[in-house]
Amino acid sequence: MELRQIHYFMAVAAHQNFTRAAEQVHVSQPSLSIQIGALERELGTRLFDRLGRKVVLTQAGELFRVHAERALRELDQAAQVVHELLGAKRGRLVVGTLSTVNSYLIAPLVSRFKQRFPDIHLQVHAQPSSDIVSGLLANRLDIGICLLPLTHPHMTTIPLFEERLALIAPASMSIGTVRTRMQDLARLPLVLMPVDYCLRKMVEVECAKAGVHPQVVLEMSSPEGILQAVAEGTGATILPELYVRSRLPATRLQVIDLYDPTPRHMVGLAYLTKRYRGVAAEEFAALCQRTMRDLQSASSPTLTAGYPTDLSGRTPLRSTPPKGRPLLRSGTTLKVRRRVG
Amino acid sequence: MELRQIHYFMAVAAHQNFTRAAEQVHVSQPSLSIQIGALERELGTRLFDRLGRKVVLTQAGELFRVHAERALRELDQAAQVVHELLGAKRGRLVVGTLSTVNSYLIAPLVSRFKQRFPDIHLQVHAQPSSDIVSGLLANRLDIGICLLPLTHPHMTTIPLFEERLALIAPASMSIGTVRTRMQDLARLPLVLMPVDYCLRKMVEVECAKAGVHPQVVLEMSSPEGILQAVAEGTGATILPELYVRSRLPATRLQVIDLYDPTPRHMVGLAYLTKRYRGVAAEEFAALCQRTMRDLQSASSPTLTAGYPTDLSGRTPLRSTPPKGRPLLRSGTTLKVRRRVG
DNA sequence: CTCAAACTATAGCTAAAACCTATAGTTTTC
DNA sequence: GAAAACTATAGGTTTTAGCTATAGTTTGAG
Repeated sequence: MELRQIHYFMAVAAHQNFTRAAEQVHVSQPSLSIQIGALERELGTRLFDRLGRKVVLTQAGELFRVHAERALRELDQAAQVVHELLGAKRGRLVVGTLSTVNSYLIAPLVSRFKQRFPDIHLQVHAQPSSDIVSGLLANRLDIGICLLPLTHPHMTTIPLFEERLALIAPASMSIGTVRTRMQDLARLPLVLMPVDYCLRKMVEVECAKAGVHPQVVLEMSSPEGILQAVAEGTGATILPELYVRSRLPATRLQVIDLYDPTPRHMVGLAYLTKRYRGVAAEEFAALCQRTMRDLQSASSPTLTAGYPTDLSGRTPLRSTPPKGRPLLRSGTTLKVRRRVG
Repeated sequence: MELRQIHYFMAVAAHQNFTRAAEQVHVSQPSLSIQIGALERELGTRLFDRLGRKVVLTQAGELFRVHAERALRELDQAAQVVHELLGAKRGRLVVGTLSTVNSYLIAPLVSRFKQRFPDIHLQVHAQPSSDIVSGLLANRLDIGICLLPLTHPHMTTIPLFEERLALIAPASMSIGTVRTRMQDLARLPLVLMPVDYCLRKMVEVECAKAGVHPQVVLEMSSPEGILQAVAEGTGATILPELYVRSRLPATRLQVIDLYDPTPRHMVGLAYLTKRYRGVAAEEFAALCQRTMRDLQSASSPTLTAGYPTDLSGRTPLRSTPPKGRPLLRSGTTLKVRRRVG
């Protein structure tokens, strides 16, 4: 059984005439007659009675048609759902993002994305950078917003923006200045993230550069919790400045710049290089970059898309139909192939 | 889109491995790879991610698979219902039969047929011979039991048995003998069927042969009604002897043989020569002939079946797979074609 | 770290399938 | 009775789908 035979069969059933059915599916009448005959031989029964000029379905033909029609409808729907996915008219996008990035970046980003693609089901998971990497590798995530660099051979990364870390102290703590040297941290009780967090590692690295061993009095994994602990006077902390400034109206904290050296890191996008990215992921990445630009008035590199193979490329139009096998018309999965003379 | 591509796709989705999928559908791995690629190009998206040795469905692939699976199931069911029809495991048979034949022939016939083919939906319509012919021509009837000969070029007929007509008189009517000449009918009041009925025409013809003009005092279309009228003394009638004898225990009537000449006619099967007859119709016809044999202990000619084209013929088995294109395995509509050396 | 195994994609060739036009054969309509 | 309408067959051409060989990449074992 071939799909072309099903299409020819449905056309004959509709027209009750081989010649007109052949015209509809764009083949010659003998070609269609041969294919109907082949289908009948394969099934072992006549599907049509040829009574003079009348062509009518046999009982077998009537039974066959019900299922054949349903099958073709399923295949049409299969093509359609794929088409809608391509046009971002359906689908799901799973994004992993840093907890610190989650609050001030994601909200405006999600809002803009949903305005443009209301039919895409967006899931955003706030998690540590290392979990983002493993989530991408395990195909749980489509795209990630995490700390760079990522030295993983199967990942492609796109830098978005540089993020500075700042010292965050309770309002009651007397620092005496809006800028302080990294060396001055030696005397401060600090509330930091756990050791396996990238942010914590980064802080350790910057402190080591300044010859300082941070005095950690409390470890918490949640940035929200860290800020609450600092507000209550448990100690100070070092967190991304942008993250904290987005929360200042709700807390009574001091933001103190650090220097000598100034701790900073790159935040960017990451995805599996060889994994096919749908339209939703590509558009999300593009929107990320534009949103960064808007938030910082700074340009970002354009994300390069896709596989080497151009899946949407079209064969060139031909001026006359070839003598050989024509393709079936699109839309009904039966189409005419034309080629340049 | 081709059915083979759908089958290959489902195999890859199941195995998550091109090589093993190719083995299942009995083609080489490069052949399958090419077909999957062609399907992906036609749809304009990847259906699988090839991640090192892992092959996983993309989101498009997952959506496509749901509908593809349903489509294949519908096509399997299409083939199956046709197969069941061929094995008389399903279907409908519409039989037209003479009213007079209906009572004594149909009941044992239907009983035997239903015993052998319980799944066939049998419809029996008692109607005049001329309606049977037009019903066959209009595809309302599959087969008919009617009076022969039928001089219609598109009909094939099979004689079943010869039926004699007899004079049926009320018990109160003094005939004086168990046999009477056709000429003696001249003086009898007769209850006959309407003029357009074949039986009536036949009676007119036989009377004309004997030079008798029948004195019709009542016309009724129902043989039951005719017998009731005769029983009440309205007159005598001429009906098939077998029909009346099957009813004698319930009526007080005389059956008188007619001779000089003896009126008789042939009852047989009729069907459209060029219309495909399913298994049910063929078996019904064969059963008719065997039932006639049993009722009369007389042999009948065997019904010759079908079209010149042998639709159920099988291609001979081959000893080794050919180098060319293998067929897909049956049962999954994927099969291997083997041919003799 | 290297090599072999496991895997998919491409190249080139061959066989089979599906197409075409021409036309034979039958039926129907004027 | 003839022409038109229709399907089926014949023979040739074009296209497709198969094959084997192998290129290229990734993974796992030693």
